[in-house]
Amino acid sequence: MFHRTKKQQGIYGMKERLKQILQKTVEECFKSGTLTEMSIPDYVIEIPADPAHGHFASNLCMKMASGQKRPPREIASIILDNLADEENFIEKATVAGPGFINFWISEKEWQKTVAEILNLRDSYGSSSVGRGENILVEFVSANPTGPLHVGHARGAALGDTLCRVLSFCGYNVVREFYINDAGMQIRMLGESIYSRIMQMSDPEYPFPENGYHGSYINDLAKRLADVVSDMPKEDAILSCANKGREIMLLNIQQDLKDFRTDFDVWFSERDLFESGALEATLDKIRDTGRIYEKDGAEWIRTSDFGDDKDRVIRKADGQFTYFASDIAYHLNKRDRGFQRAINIWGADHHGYVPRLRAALLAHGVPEDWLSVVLLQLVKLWKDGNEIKMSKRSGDFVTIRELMDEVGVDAMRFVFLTKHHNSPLDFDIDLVKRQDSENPVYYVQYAHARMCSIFRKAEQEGIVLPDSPEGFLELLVLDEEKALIRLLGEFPVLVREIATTLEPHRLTYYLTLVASAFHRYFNLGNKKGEHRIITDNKALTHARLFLIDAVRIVIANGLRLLGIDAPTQM
RNA sequence: GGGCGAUUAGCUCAGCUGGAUAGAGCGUUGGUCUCCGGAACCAGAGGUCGCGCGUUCGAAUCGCGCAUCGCCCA
Repeated sequence: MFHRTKKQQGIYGMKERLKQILQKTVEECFKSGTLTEMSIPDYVIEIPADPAHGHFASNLCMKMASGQKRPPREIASIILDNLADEENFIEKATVAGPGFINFWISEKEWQKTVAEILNLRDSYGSSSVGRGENILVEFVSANPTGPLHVGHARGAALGDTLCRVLSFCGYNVVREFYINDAGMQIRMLGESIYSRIMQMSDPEYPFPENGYHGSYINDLAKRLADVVSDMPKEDAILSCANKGREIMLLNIQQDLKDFRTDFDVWFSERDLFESGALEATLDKIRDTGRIYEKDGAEWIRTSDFGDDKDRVIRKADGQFTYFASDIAYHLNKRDRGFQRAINIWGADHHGYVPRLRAALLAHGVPEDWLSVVLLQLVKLWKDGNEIKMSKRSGDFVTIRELMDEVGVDAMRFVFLTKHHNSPLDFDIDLVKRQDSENPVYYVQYAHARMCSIFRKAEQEGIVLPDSPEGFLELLVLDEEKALIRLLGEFPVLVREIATTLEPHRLTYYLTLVASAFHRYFNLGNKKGEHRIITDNKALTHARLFLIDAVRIVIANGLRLLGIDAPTQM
């Protein structure tokens, strides 16, 4: 269910409109000969850091300068003299600095933004830019050989939020977890469990060299001891592997569910083997002549497509490599009709990206079909010390322990405060603290505080009119205007996140909105007349409308992050 | 040895397709409460954006080289 694209949608609509006006103005200047005809270069309309530079600024004239062979400021004043703004959308425009044009938009337009938010409510910020395009987002994709840890949690938070944002933007998103359940790790899981079972009666029984040492293996051993007690060794190991895998997968699924991360498809690597899909894919590749034998192994010529060398897909012992199943898996994604695929991988896998792209390219899959988001490591800190983690040694902190200890809201928020390419220090003590040092509470508190104001208004018998019409022009304080400007940015931000795949900008933005609100609210602590609820009825209405809009934007943002927006704390 | 990524305030990090005086949180110094929720707010101090060269009207942002760190591969 997609929302219809609304023409306005905050600043997005304003920028579009400014572009149209500039476009038209320049074309008219070409016609009249006041400017030399040329193709209009790429330029931007941005929000200046300094409010004194207007609501928007454009570098158009600087970009045109070399083509026009005239100084930017001169071009700017020509454009301003001919500005094609019949509807008085622009209130004021000036030439500034080296040749910027600064624009001020009429306050009425900004007030429309608030009315728009109040009208659209939950769907403010949504769009149909995705046009229902099918996108497959694959994330977490852990081996079912143990519980999820912090690294997975970061991937889950990022992937889930990205999916929410993409859906909000009108893409048809499928969320997929690739289960790495073929090959040696599962075998090793079985051997580890079996060994622990044997150790119950014989403490000297050897533990496999590369086995999993985590205490969860002991738990699995206790659960499976009876099941395999009468089996010969090899059968028992296979059984432990299978049952262990099933139990761990259920465990992973429950953890993710509790982390508010849902998946549509659980794609099993084993199915890829057992269904014959892997062989079929390889046959297809063989037909293209891009596979050759060397040293008893089968190689694929990825070096013809940008990889730095060819890769083995089947080893001399007949075993397929991970790369082989990766190729088959991604071609399978393609065959399922997805117009784009996004993978969220740990940064330690970055080496696989070029070869996978090369293999896909060899099958005519264009490079931009697949986007890979590489996620840097999470370092855990507690009591001022780093907790080193290793899955083999069983020495790691699980997502479950963290959820119990610090809560899902705080985890999700903190994971999305940093760029995915930046290593993240996760300080358990800090995230646990329910005070100002914890950024998620700062934003949630703003929401709860606004809800509290509405409760107060209700107690005082204030009833908001159905429409904000006629009230919003009373919002004249700088703090009120700053808030409105910020709220208008939300739809643009959501679109940009969908394009850049950088959801961390959302937490940053929400912190800004919360900060602007708290600042505004605190005005009332100094001066009674600046309070939201005052003796002035019309002004009170205007401010409550504004606060409602702020509340909507924060709630929408938190929802995209999968974080609660509490009405009280 | 080759490749990828990183380097911004004391610490942890933002910085939106190159834009005007580089920001936030924590820490630090000093302030705000007859209060709609102090889980809040305001002000100050703190910077050679690792170093150098280049590209142009303009570089934290783009290119090349160097240094340091992390990861992958051999």
